[in-house]
Amino acid sequence: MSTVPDASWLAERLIPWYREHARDLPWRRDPTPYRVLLSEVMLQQTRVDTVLPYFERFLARWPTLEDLAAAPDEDVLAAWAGLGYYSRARRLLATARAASALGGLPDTVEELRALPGIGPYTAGAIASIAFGRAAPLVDGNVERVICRVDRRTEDPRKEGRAGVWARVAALHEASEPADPSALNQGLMELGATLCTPRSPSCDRCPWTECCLAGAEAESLPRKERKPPPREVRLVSVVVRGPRGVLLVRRPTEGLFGGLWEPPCGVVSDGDVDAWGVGRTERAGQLVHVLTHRRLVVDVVRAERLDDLPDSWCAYEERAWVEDLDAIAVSELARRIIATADGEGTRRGGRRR
DNA sequence: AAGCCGGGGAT
DNA sequence: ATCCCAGGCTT
Repeated sequence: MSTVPDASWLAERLIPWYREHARDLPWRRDPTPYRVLLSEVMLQQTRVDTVLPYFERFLARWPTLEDLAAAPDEDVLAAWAGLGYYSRARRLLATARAASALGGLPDTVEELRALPGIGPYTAGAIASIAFGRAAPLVDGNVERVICRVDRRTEDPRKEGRAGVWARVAALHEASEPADPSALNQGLMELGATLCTPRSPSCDRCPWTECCLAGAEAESLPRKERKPPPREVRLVSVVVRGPRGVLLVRRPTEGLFGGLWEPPCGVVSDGDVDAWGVGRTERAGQLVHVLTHRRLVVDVVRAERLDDLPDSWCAYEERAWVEDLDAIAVSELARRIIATADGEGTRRGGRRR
């Protein structure tokens, strides 16, 4: 039975490595509580390169926690458009408002966890990075790094979860001199830049001499395979008028919650011509893949829109929109509109 | 414990 | 095609 690598050795190797190799990221230059909160929420399930422009845009528009707390929901959701997981935008606002009412973000994991929108990861991130507290933190990168260095074979999302958190906590306890921010960010940086899911760069890793995974690194961590997304067939009706395109607002909860889009419904009984839309013309089809669903959308141009089938989403508001950047519009909705405009179905139509 | 929630880059 | 990313909330 082999023992796991020594915690103090790991910490003492990782922290200097991080200080030398840390990428120069905007939220690292001045890690105030607000900047850390903003970056961490944006980075949930989202890559650094995707977040960068959003982070700068948010910070320019709402420079302080209080500014964000005072912002209308609509403005924040519109600024979030394209980042995905839109409930994050509402949670971020809830966090900002609750923290602002307290006079600022608290500096302990317990108090942070009590705020809406702050889970175990984000609480650890703010406590360690913004306040220098020795709080553990586990994200996808840390899971991978820890499972490999210890050769842990349990699923880190299930039975192995507690062990990974305990191991990171042990690293903090063993780290001397302590630098909780560098330790946590070093774990994540290692996972993001060297200890990658495939083709890890073990030759450059500060832990390579003691890593128990060795040549098996690529097979760790062992996670359960997720089922392929379920296919959903939709039809979307794009109506152009003198004041722009007709958009409707989705319910606050659920998929694309609170966002605007051309009326879009699950195909049930076929012909849209039956539903008070005037002359229609099929513009094309696009496929939009999400984590849990594969959306196949038939895009139809129509002359007007008198009413909607009851089977469609319960839309409450309508608006004629000319500037898609001024309102909360998903990438899917942009692609639908682009398809109706004859721009094909390629991605990447967003530019600000 | 399991399901839900976007979008995109890397391989 | 497949994986998975600086996760949290609801049921």
